[in-house]
Amino acid sequence: MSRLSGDDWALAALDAISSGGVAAVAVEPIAVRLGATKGSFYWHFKARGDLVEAALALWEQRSTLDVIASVEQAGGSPKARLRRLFGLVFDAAALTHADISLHADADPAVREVVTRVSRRRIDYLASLLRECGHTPRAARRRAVFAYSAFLGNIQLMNSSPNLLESSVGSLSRYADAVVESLVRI
Amino acid sequence: MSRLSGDDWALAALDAISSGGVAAVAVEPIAVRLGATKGSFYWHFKARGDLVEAALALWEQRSTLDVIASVEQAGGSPKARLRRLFGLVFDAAALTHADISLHADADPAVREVVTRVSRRRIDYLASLLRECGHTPRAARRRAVFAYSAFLGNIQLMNSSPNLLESSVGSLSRYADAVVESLVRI
Amino acid sequence: MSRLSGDDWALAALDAISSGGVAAVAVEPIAVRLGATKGSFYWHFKARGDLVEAALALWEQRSTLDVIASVEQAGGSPKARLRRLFGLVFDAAALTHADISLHADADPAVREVVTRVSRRRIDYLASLLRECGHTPRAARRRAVFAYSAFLGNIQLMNSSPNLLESSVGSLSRYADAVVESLVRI
Amino acid sequence: MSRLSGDDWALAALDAISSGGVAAVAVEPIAVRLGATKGSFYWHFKARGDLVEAALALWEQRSTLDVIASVEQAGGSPKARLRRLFGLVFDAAALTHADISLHADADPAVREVVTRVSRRRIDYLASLLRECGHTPRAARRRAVFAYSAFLGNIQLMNSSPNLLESSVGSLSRYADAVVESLVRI
DNA sequence: CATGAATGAGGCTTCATTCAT
DNA sequence: CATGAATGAAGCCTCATTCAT
Repeated sequence: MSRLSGDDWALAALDAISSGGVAAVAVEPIAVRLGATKGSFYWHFKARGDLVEAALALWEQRSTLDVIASVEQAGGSPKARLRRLFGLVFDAAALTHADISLHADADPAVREVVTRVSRRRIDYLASLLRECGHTPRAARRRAVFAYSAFLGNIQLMNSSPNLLESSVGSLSRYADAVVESLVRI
Repeated sequence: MSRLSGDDWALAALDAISSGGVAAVAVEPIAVRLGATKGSFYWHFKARGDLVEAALALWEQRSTLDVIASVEQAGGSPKARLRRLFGLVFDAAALTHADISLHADADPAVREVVTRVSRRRIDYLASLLRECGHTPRAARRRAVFAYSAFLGNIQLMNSSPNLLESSVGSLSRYADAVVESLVRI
Repeated sequence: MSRLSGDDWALAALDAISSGGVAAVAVEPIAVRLGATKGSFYWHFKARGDLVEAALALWEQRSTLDVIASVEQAGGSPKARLRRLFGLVFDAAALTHADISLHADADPAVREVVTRVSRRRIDYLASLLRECGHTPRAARRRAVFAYSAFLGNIQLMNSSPNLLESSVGSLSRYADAVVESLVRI
Repeated sequence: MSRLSGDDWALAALDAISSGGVAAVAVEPIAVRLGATKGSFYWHFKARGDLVEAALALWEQRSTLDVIASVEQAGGSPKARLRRLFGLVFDAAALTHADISLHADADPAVREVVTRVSRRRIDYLASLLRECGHTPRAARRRAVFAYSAFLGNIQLMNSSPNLLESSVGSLSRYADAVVESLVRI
C-alpha cells in the first residue's frame, strides 16, 4: 500500500463514526484498518481530536455541500431537484449512518457542526420550496418538517430495518409521494 | 443511605444513557454517584453488559409499557388517548434523550430492544388509529409515519434546540395539530 | 508480597529521583520494581504528578525536618548539634543524591519545594550559629555560606568521587574542621 | 538561512541542556528551533547520543578550555588572573546553567566529561594558587574548596535566586573577597 | 453485602530512528 | 543534503474485572 494522506485517515474515521459514533474513532484500530501503524497517524494529525474534526468536515462536505452542489448542477425544475435530492440522500447509506450517530452526540464540538449542517439543509429545502411557489413562511415550515421526517426515517430504517418499507412500499415511490405532498400548495 | 438494589443501579445507568448514550454507562462514575464502590456493583451484576441490559429493560418499561398502560388506564376516546399519549411522551425529557442515544446505537443487544420498543409503540398507535375508523393498512401507515416523525422531532430538538419550535409554535399546539391530522379520515 | 501503600510508592519514587531526577519517576518501571502493576498505581494516586509531589514531600520530611528534629532531640551544645547535623547529612547518601537532582530541576513545582527546604536548612543553621554567639547577620551569612558549601561538596562527591576526599582527608575530620571554622567568632 | 552544520546542532543542544538538562535534548524541538526537519539531523549525527556528546564537547571547550585560554592570554599576576577567571565564570549565565544540569546527571557518559572538566578546572586553579606562593598541597586543597564553593553558589543561585546575594552583597565584591582569601597565605 | 486493592487490556501521545526519494 | 512519511518502543491514563477479607 502506498503512503497515506490525511484524507485517507479522515475517511476511515468517518467510516468509524458511521459504525459506532465519534467514540469509535480510535487511532490504533483505524491504523490497523488502513494497514498503517498508530505512530504514523501523528504525522498527519496533531491529536485524535483533529482527526475527528477532519472527519466531521468531510461529513459536512459530502453529506450536505456536495449533495446540494450536485443537485444544483444537474438543474431542472425545483420539483425535479427535490426529487433528485431525496434520491441521493436515501442512497448514501454510509453517510446517513453517520448522520444518525452525529445527531445523537452530546459533544458541543459535534453539535456545532450538526447544527450548521441542519440549518444548511433546511435552508436549501426551503429555497426549493419557495421556488415551487410557497410563501417564505410556509416554505420554511415545510422544510423543517421534511427534514425532521427525514431524520426520523433514517433512524427507523436503522434501528428497525424493513419496518418502514413494509408499510410504505418501495423507498422510491415513497420519495415521490413525499415530494408531491411537499410541493402541493 | 440504605443498601442499594439492582434497580438503583439500573436507574442510574439509564440516567447515564440519557446524558451520553450506552458508552457513558461506566461502572466507576455511577458508583460514585450512588455513593458506593465499584466492588459493590459486582455483587448486583455479573458484568457491565448486564447493567446495560437492566437499564434497557427499565427504559422499555418506563418509556413504552408504562406509558401505554397509563394512557389505557385513563381511558377516553381514541383521539383523547392519542392526545394524552403525545403529551406524556413529549414531556418525558429524560426518557426521550435516552431514545435518541439508543436509536443511534449499533450494538446488536441494544438494537434488539429498540426494535421491540419501536414495534410496540407503532402497534399501539395503529390500534388507536384503527379505533378512530382507519382501515388496518391506513392505520399502520399513519402509525409508522407518526412514529418516524416523533423520532425526527426529538432528534432535531436535541441537536438544534429552537429550530423546531421556531417554525412550529408551541409544542402543545403542535401535538394538537398532529393528532388532528392523524385522526382525520 | 503484601499490599502496597501510597508511601511505598512515594519511597520508590524518591529512589528514582535519586538515580535520575524527577524525570526518572515513571509509573511502570517503579511498578515493576515494587512487584506491582502500573494499574495498581492509580489506586493510590490520581496521576503521576501526585506521586512526584508525594516523593518531594517525603524528601522534605526526611532530608530536612526529620534531620533537624533528630538533632534537636539529641540536644547538646550548639557546636555538638552542628557536628551531629553534618554527620547525619553527609551519611544520608540516598537523600543527598536526591538533593543534587532536585536542586538542578527547572520545574516550578520542584523549585518551590527546594526553595522552602533551603530556607529551612539555612534558618536552622543560622539559629545554631546565633546560639554560638554570632550576631544575627553574621550567623546568617555563615549559614548561607555553609549551606552553599554543602551543596558544592555533595555535587563534587557525586560527579567526581574521591576528588574531595583526596584533598581533604576523611570526611569526618573535614566536618570537624568546617564546624570549627563556622563556630569561631 | 544557509545550510546547517553539526556545530549549529551542538550549540542548540547545549542551549537545551542549559534549560532542561540532557533530557531536554530532543531532536524534534531542536530541529524546529533550527528551522530544519528531524530527518536532517540524521545526516549530521548517527544518533541522539552523538549530539549530546557534541554538546558536551562544546561545553567543555567553552566553559573551561576557552575560559582558561582567555585568562592566560590576557596575562597579568596570578591574582589578577584569578580575579579575571571568576569574573568570566560568573558572567556566563548560560554555561553555568549547563553546569548545574550536567553535574546532576547520572549518565556515565556525562559523568566522564564532567569529571574531566572538574579536574581541569581544579588543576588550573591550583596552578594559579601555586604561583601565588602556596605549597602544592595547600594550593590543591584551596582549589578543591574554591571549586566546590563555586558549584554550591551557582546551585543556590539557581534554585533560590536572591538568597545568596541577599547575604553576600554584589557578586562582584563577593568575587573580590573570595579571591583575596584564596590568595592569602 | 460490600470494600479496598490490584490486574491488564486498550487508548492517547511523544520521540528516537529508519527509509525512500 | 535534506524532506516527508512511517515505525515502534515507552510512557500516561481509564476502566472493566477479579479477589481477598
